Amino acid sequence: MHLLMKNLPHKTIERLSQYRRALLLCHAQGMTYIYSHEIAKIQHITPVQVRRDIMLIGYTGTLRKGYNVMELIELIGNIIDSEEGINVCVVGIGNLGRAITNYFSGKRTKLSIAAVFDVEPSKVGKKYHLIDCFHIDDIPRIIKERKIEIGIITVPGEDAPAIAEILVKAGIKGLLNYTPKPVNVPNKVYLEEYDMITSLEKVAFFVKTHH
Amino acid sequence: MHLLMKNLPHKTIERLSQYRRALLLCHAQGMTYIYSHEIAKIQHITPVQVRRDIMLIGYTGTLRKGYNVMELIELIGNIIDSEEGINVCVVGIGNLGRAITNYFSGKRTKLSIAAVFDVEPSKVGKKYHLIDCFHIDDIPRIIKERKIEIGIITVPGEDAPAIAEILVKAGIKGLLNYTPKPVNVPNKVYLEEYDMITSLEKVAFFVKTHH
DNA sequence: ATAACAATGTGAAATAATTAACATTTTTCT
DNA sequence: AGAAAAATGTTAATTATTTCACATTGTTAT
Repeated sequence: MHLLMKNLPHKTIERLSQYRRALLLCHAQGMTYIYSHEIAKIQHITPVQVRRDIMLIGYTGTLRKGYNVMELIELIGNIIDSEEGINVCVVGIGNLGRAITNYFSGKRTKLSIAAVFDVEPSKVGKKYHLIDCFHIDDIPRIIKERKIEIGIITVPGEDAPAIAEILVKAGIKGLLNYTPKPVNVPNKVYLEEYDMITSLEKVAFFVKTHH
Repeated sequence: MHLLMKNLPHKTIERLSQYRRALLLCHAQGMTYIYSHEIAKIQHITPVQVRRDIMLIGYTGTLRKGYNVMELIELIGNIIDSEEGINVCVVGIGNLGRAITNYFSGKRTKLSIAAVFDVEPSKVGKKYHLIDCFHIDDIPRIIKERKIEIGIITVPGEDAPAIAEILVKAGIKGLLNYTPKPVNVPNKVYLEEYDMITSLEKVAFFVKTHH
């Protein structure tokens, strides 16, 4: 593991993930080289920031030619992916859970949804995009059996804290909470929370103030 | 409009929205006063940050008693809400679009979903949580008729740029893009992009590096 | 050949966000 | 009454992130 990896800023990690997706598209279109300002344009950021991010991961482009698309894709993969891949589960297979499961079906190789969970008897036992749906009571067993390390919470808000607790007890290492209700996890579990209502209120605020 | 409003940091705006939601729950449970450290606990941040945010909006609590829950809710509302309310539309009523529409149904008063759009003939003309679904070709007309100022894009990624362009031409003022594909908007339109895959990759990275 | 140009790479400055430190004040306890 | 405790409010320090400014170096044009 690179020494570099440890000290990458959070924001850089996010952008690297985005660069990679943009680069994959460029690669599919047959581009072999790309300039920092081209990447920047796609992501609505400055070319300097792109160059700095790339500098931070220790890659170096060719002067006047830019960056080799495929090499950069691979290097970003080396930094942000895990060698062996990571298994993920989705808890709550309502609209949001299905949307996420849908996004992932067959796309990533390094991150794969290994199980989904719900309480509804009508959902348990079914498959969603080829992924088995289990009852929430089976979370501890399935997480161990399938070596799941990350959980995505898409249950109704009021259930989120209880689900988080179950996941943590089952040994989950990272949580992504998409409910509007904050959850508590011990320090060793990496938690990311995102709340759509907050984002919308933020947009509304800036629409209002910048008329 | 407060002078204060103009200079609030983006991060503070996000947190204010979250404070308000937490405070509404506290109010519903009959709390009349709350301490900064209680708010901080709920949101996983430090009490200092809570106090600073509250300071920035010019509210002042009572020493040893904390903040008056109802007053704070109202003040946050004065800052982040618009007097008259803002109308929003959702473009793409797949799983994600439905999840968002669902979240909102009947909850907010100041932000309301005034229309949803899709291309599927089977969806156009139906209602989703009491909201009319129109064809995408009707976007310009409906946006004008219903005074819609913010658009939420939840179509498949490849369609996002085209939809963004349509919305911008129709006079939208703010956009929230939930597809993995970045879109371009003129400077006067406030754009916020959020991509679930990036978030998940970020969680995976930190799970990997902090073992 | 040489000048002009267009790209990368990066130290340093600027900006944004968080945290520390502490003065202040009310309440409670003895 | 006086001391201790517990809370807010705020300046200053720190840390994180972005941007500037420019040195460097291939490439192209004359």
